[in-house]
Amino acid sequence: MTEHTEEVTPPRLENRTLREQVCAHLREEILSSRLAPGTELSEVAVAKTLGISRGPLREALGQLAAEGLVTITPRRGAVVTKFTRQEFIEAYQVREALEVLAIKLAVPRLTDAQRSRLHALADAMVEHAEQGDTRAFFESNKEFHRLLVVAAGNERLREMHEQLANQMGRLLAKSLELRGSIDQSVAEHHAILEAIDAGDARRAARLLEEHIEVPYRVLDSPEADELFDPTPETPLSGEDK
Amino acid sequence: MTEHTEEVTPPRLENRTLREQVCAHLREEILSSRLAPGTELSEVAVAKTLGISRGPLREALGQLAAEGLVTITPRRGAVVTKFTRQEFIEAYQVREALEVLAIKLAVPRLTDAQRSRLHALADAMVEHAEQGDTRAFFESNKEFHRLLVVAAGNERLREMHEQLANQMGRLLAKSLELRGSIDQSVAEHHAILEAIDAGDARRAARLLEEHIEVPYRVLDSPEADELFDPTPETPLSGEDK
DNA sequence: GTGATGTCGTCTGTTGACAGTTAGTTGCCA
DNA sequence: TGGCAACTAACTGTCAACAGACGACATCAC
Repeated sequence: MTEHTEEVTPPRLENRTLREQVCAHLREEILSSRLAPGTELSEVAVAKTLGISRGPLREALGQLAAEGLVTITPRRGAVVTKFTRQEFIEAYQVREALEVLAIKLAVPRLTDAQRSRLHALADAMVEHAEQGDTRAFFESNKEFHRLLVVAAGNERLREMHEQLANQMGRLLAKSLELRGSIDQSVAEHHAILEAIDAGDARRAARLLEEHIEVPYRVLDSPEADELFDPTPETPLSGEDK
Repeated sequence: MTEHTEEVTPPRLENRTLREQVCAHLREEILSSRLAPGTELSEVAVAKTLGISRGPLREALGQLAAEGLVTITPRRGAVVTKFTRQEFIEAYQVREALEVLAIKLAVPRLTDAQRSRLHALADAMVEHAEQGDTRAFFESNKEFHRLLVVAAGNERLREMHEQLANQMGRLLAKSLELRGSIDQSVAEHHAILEAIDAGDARRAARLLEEHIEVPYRVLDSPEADELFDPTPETPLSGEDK
């Protein structure tokens, strides 16, 4: 409960270290899809572009690699992470488990303000769905789930969930357009909300579990091909070079 | 478990980057408790000790910070992470959620070899418990849970669980000695195994959930005081400087 | 004597340059 | 003409040095 709404976060006027600034900048670039998955990040090129040295940039790339946003291959450089379908499914499963934990922890702790905000977000999702605004629908949906995680009051859980949501978000943002069953999603959210209002954490968790389920349909759609790595699942022995 | 005997794992003979070597070294030092929580890691001092420059060391520290093993305060340096009780509980809750997911995924996938290994580990736990060898008991217990996570076949899940287990492991290793109810733990493991053998993933998950439960008793014991950060929970409003 | 203020030392943050390796390309030979 | 090999170029990994910031101590004023 350190940050309620929007605190005056600034630690101290632009006293942030260069690594942090660069890290935040690149993170924003990646999450906004201005840097597409697979984009090569040459150290000298990026450093020159940002007008800094390679040192802080390397550290920033290291941190982003730890967050899973970039993939660093020793001696080969860094690229914006490109998931394989398998990796995406794995991340989705973990995210589901974290959200199930979150809703269990959150239900007994929810304040009236948080509960009404959940209702507002669910209503917004309905509206955006009717208007066919997939972008806005996606944002409300994301915020709905994020709020549940925040309400759980587990900072560690929040961080891990944020990382997963970030990594998958930029893919989901596009794949959502391929998804037809938005109406179903809306109904599911309302069902979850009912369980929350009733204070039934177990039922809410079960509904959420069913709600999240990996959207395999999206993964198999041909439009999603370019979003994923060509799955190098070729365990053919005898390829040591 | 990266170095068994002499695996071919190393990309190429000592071709590992300095950052990786230093990172692995420090990680081992921390996990083995040779570097106690709270130990300050001066860049110049550590660099001189290891006979390397500060550059790779800084990157290694950054990675360890991402793994949660060290805590870096800008302009203040790095220290071996010291959890507060609250942070420990939070990590425990997340670990529980991950293991519940793991057992659900693992049960339908378990090979005969894996199942027999689980039985062997459970038997070893019984033996170690009878002999009062808490150290060996702890190792078998850790391996039991780790194997379940590996068997889940979700690499992402395995990594996140490994991080959590590492962070909490060095504390649990000591706190286990304070724990009296080892017998109960043994019984719980066998109950879980029964459900696994029966192929009942849901029941196994429920048993595991009850089994893990945060050992608040340990956290409240006075002997554990030195292991934790003095919990700076001082939400006294009116401290804006 | 207590408080604030200025100075000093040590550490981190950052920079630029050097060295090693990798990948791509060109040339040569079969 | 195809394949192998050496060469070249560009990049990353590493190092040592510079500059700025923070904390501690001493000094000074009240």
